[in-house]
Amino acid sequence: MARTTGSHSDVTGPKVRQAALRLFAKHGFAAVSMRQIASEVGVQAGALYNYTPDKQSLLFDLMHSHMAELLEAHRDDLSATPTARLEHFVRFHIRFHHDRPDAVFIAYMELRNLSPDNFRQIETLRRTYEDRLERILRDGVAAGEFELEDTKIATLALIAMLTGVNTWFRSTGRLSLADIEASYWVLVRRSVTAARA
Amino acid sequence: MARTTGSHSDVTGPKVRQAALRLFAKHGFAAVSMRQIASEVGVQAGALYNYTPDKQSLLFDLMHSHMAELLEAHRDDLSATPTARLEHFVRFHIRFHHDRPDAVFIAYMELRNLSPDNFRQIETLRRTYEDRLERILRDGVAAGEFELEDTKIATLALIAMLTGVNTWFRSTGRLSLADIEASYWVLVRRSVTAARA
DNA sequence: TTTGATTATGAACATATGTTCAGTTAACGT
DNA sequence: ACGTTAACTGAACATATGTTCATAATCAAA
Repeated sequence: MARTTGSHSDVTGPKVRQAALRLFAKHGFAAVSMRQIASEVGVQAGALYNYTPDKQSLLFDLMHSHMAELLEAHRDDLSATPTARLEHFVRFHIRFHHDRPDAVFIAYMELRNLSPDNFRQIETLRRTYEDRLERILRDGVAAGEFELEDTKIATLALIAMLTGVNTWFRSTGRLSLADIEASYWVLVRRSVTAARA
Repeated sequence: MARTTGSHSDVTGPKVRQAALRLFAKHGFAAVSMRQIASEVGVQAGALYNYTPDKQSLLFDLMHSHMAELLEAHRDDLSATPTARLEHFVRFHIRFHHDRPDAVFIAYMELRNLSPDNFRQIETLRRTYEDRLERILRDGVAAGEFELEDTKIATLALIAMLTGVNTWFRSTGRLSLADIEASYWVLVRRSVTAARA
């Protein structure tokens, strides 16, 4: 038999991406087989090739969509003060990443499984995002609101700190996401501001 | 033939661990085969089983050694001021992790490939290390040197920030490790200190 | 109702996997 | 010189891998 009743491309396609996302995040790209993905979708392995040319492209598509969504979702209000823009960035970053833990995990862990060309594309997108934060920091220094020796270092330090939330935060714990946002914003604001003399 | 000239357990054992460390860090645990490791050592795959009961134990040993070394290398001087102890922690963390990028990478990326029991052991060691930092922060708050609402959050935020150095820092760049240490110490010191009113 | 395009199956392909083990060689103590 | 043992080979095992493809079943339009 072939083609199960009521099963179409419109529903199977997203299902494939969903299953791959979940399984790649849980076990890692290399440890997940096409048969496992197919099984989670409810289909035979061969059918997956109606939706992706190969396993590598499946990974790349997931990472690329994630980064594109990230860049699309973040809007920097250039008319606001650098401090307000930084606060928005901090809260946005924490919220956005919290909402898609699997995609975030994959985007940070599976870079080495990308082909060289695909790797370059993802790196460009990541760099673009980092540049958004650095722009805010530089504007803040220029405006006298921040005091930083090296905005590039501060950028990377802050992003690592913010992304780290995903490795431990679970909504079921004692703290809400709003609590986390507030706590991190305090740490970030202080770190870019000159300490009390 | 068997037993290549001049090859003994004392030299092959460390070689196996070294090769596994390098390859696991570069390609990921699941993507590396025992034959690849053997080939890098200069031996057949079967010979590896003189040095490890199985692939999983090889991974666990590498992670366990790393965490044990970390805990052994870090000494907290309880008689110093919390600020001095924090500075020492920051500089120690950056330096120690910089010196062993492969082990650090594995310890953070391959947790999901550990068996449940092995996972618990590594987690315990990691928690112990985190607790060292939290202790410093709490002592600092008690002494009035730091001002933190939630020392647990601050602990996790700072460790993520410090460990992040490994993802981008290369000694060949424009900055020395001493520069990095200094920059991060500024960011950390400010973040635990009340901002200017 | 017929036709054509979609969407799936299931078997097959060549190759790779972790692990075991009988057999073989080199080094060492006596 | 000899026997023992540690260290390694090389083949084998059962199973898993990504991918292809001829074939079949379903759906939508004519």
